[in-house]
Amino acid sequence: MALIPIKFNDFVRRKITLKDIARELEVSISTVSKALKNSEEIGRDTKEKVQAFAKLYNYKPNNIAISLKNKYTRNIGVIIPDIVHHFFTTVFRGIEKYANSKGYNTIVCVSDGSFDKEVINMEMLANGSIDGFVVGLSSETLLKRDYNHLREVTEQGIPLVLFDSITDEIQCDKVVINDEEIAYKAVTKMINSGKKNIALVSTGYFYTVNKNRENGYRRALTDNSISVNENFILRLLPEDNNEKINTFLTKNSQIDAVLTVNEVAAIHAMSVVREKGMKIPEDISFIGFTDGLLSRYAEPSLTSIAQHGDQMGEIAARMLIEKIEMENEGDQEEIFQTEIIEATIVERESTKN
Amino acid sequence: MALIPIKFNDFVRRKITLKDIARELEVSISTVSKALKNSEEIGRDTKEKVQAFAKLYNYKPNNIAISLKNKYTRNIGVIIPDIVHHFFTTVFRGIEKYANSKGYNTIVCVSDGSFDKEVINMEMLANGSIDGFVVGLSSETLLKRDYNHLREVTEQGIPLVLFDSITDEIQCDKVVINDEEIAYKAVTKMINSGKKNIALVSTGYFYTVNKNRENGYRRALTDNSISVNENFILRLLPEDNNEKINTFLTKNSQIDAVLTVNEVAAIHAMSVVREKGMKIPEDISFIGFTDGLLSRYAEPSLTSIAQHGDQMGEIAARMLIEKIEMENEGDQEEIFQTEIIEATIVERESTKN
DNA sequence: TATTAACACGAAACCGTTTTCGTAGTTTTT
DNA sequence: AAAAACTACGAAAACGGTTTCGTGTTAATA
Repeated sequence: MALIPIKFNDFVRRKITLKDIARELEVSISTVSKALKNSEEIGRDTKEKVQAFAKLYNYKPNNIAISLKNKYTRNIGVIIPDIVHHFFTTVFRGIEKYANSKGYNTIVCVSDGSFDKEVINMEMLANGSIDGFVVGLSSETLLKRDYNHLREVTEQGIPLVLFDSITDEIQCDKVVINDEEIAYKAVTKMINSGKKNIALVSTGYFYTVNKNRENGYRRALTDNSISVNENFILRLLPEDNNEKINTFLTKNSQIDAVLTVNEVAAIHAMSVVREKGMKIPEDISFIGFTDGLLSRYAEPSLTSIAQHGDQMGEIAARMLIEKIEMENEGDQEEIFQTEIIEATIVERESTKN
Repeated sequence: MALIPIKFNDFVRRKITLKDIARELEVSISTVSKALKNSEEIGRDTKEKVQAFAKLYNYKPNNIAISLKNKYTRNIGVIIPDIVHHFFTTVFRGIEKYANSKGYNTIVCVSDGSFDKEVINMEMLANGSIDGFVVGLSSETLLKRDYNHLREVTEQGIPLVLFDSITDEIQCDKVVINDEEIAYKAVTKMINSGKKNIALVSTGYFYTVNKNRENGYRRALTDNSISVNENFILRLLPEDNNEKINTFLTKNSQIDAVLTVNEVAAIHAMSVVREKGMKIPEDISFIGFTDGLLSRYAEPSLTSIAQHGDQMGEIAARMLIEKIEMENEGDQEEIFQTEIIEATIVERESTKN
């Protein structure tokens, strides 16, 4: 008892360990560990003594040591192409929120659209730092169709959930929205309001979501006996500026409705047609994917397709954590699911019925 | 050599460890460890053998074990109030980018404006998971002025960098923008273009940034011999909707220029005055803090104050990592700095000279 | 009173590394 | 030929926990 607790007096700046407590209280480390866990093995007095001491010195177990011992980290790795992006941030918020509620932390790496960064980041994290991944694939990865890094991860037994733009080549849990269906609905809605010359402004076709959206667009037209005019489909490349939209709309002045796969294109397109003196939505109506701030505050406000990123993130996190926590209990056959989030159309001024 | 490598054949799904290599190659763990580090201690043959084997089986050291041993994690903890928020995401992007380039990963926790979450998250991470913190304080924390969690962290010797809204009560590195000066400049700019009745639309005064901005606003007016009209200052609370802006502008119809501390307020205010038939910027001009998508795509586009979140994040990360990596080398006296980022005014249609 | 069971605790292994130190065996020096 | 110096490696401690198993002491049972 009368030992000199050097470590405690002068320098507070060190976390106290089990060993410290054991030394001060002249018991063994195992006793301290058990006492703090309220183990039945330890006597009342000792437990109280240890617990009081621990509280006094604000003992908190070292996460790293626990991770090493227990083989899990309670960290999940999130790889996304971009963080300054409404949809991805909402997905991330969903992930973080759910994960946090389950006692998990999220380690985020931004791939910045680069395949290499995606690979490097995943490799970094796969070496023990995380218990599982939620990944939004980068455009470059989708373009290259090189999924070996994903395969390696799953082969190591690390659970993986893919969201948004996915690939069939990897067997894992996935969560997507009903892109085709919602695009179909959006186009149908425009048709029902009397529009006939409906354009689609899209981006990289390697994004599976864009492929699906285009399918929905096409199907809606043909289902309504409108033949698809390929000239009415614009595919923007990352290097394109908005100028392309300009010429696209000028060349095809018959267009009376536009579906875009993102907000910015829609906003820009709206400003282009307004300059031409066209009325929105009377002369031309707009629907854009992603229900962000822009849609809400644009003039006129933009009818948009809410992708419910929060929900997507939450579900991705739930699926992942379920897999993580299932891992321990027996090797039942792995079953992978693909959850589909129902997107919804948020009606605003840029369309009317 | 002819041992049966059970672990390797049937079940690939486990990361290989030093011990595994040692067993297979019939050398000691220390030899393997050293060989992989290309230590001079180990003979050529052995090194080659070990390295070849390691490459073959794709050996990667376990991060957790290294962290435990070396007392650093190469993780930095980022605590922010909100992630679906342009400014914070840009700051985060700056942090992540710099950290990543230095081999660090970022663990993000969203406090969601809640003091409790901020505290809990920091406590979670402070137990060995991270080497340092970058924190954007939540509004609740600033309101309560309770900074014990920050104090505890710094007392434990964990480096901390605060950004944006800071407090004087904690001694640590900080990075802010020149809020007062840029607000001064913005208001001055409006005065120079002939405006006399300049309003300020702000939010919680507990945000030090808002305090500074208001000071700049006041100083600019008085320096130009315009007396401050307290009625021209509107302070929005989180629970307020945009309606308040409506009545504010209606009541004070003399207002011919508005500075807002965020985009949304400016955008909304612009739509209000446009409905009244006022011309922007002739009848009333606008400048808003935060140079996000809204400013760029609004009609008319909004002159805005770019806070350079990326730069802020990068500098915060740099300061933090410097502190982290300094920790080891001798206990020189701690010197804390406050870096000031120069905000800039991005001129658009909502103002004119 | 001898036997057994319950209680309260400690020793030690383990997680996967790093790193210090010790030491056979060989080579160089004197 | 003896001493000194390398060379190439292994044993073991350490990081901070968890957990299994063993054991001395006491209390209950026969």
